[in-house]
Amino acid sequence: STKEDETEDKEDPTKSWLKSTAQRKKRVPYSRNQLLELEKEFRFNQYLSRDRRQELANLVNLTDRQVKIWFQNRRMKWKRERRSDDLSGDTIDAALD
Amino acid sequence: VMILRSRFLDARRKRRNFSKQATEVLNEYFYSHLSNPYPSEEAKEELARKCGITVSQVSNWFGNKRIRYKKNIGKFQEEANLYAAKNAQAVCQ
DNA sequence: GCTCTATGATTTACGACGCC
DNA sequence: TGGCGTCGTAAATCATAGAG
Repeated sequence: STKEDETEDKEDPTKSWLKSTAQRKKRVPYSRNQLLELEKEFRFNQYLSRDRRQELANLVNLTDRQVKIWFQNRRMKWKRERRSDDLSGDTIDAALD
Repeated sequence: VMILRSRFLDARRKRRNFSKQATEVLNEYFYSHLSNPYPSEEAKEELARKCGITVSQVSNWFGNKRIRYKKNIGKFQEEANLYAAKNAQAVCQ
């Protein structure tokens, strides 16, 4: 997937990637309780309806958008985990203890 | 069993710093692509293979390296010069 | 051993692009 | 066209390996 700069690097002294990117909200870690509720819902379903998302956002005091993005990130994490679990020695390692 | 154990033990139980050689390979790529240090998926796979780590670990390494370099270029100047010189020498060969 | 700091991994927040 | 999907990443933060 070709993203932005397609320029084949050729000693570009400007190093455009160093330029400050548009400001975004500072990352704020979610509380234990927020995470508990979000994870609980995620176990129930990985995808949220609009209404359910609104309810959940209300419950954990996050914005609708934050909940949407949390679920997107959480699904990506789930995929990574399934990927590394697949053919690894997790079970062997655990059994050896 | 002990062989298996040690293999899986350091593979995921405890974080280990990458080997000197692996870090060397990653830094060589980083500083020779300083104008655009974003390896393609194929390049990541190649680096992962050469370093004996996963593609995800290569991605993590570049993510960390880019932001830490950007945050304090001065601190990395010596390292940058070292790899720049090494790269120049390789090119002249 | 016992701090600290450097390093690898994980967590929020988006931009870019896709599909319906 | 809008809205939600994935993918890749920025930046902050976490955890602790290891250098002093």
